[in-house]
Amino acid sequence: MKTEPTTFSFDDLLRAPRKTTGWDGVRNYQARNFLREMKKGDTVFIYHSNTDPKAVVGIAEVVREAYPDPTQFDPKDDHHDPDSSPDDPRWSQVDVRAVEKLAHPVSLERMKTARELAGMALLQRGNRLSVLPVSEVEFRAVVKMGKSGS
DNA sequence: GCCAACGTTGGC
DNA sequence: GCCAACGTTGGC
Repeated sequence: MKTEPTTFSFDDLLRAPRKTTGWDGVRNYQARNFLREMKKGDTVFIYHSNTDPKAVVGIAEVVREAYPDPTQFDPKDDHHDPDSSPDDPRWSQVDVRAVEKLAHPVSLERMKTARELAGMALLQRGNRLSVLPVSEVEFRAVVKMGKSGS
């Protein structure tokens, strides 16, 4: 899951009550569909975009499966969607809880050099989705880099 | 600041 | 249903 740290960082998640937050504001159908596929207990990476360095910075866990994102119904919210009906909410969110900060953030640059990550969704050309799948192999590889710093 | 790679909107 | 125009994301 991508986030701009100036908006909401992994440290913000660590400081949140119960280290948990509702991952709201996703307004892309593909990304939304990935959210809806998430299961309680699924592990996720938190990735900082639009920062230097861009990197996977921590691990979190899905603690609540997809439910309607309340911000879509809030006219004062940036993510308000006047076309979404409460009877059939268009946008979903999940709740995630911080599990662990990586000792060494794994930079985008670093990930690009790792053979195991050649097919990683995050690294594919032109990908702008804020929620992306990670395979088991990719997950283990990034965690390893995050712990060893190499 | 630029621009590629999208996704969305709206005229037709 | 097509597609041009426009808006956004995010890496560089």
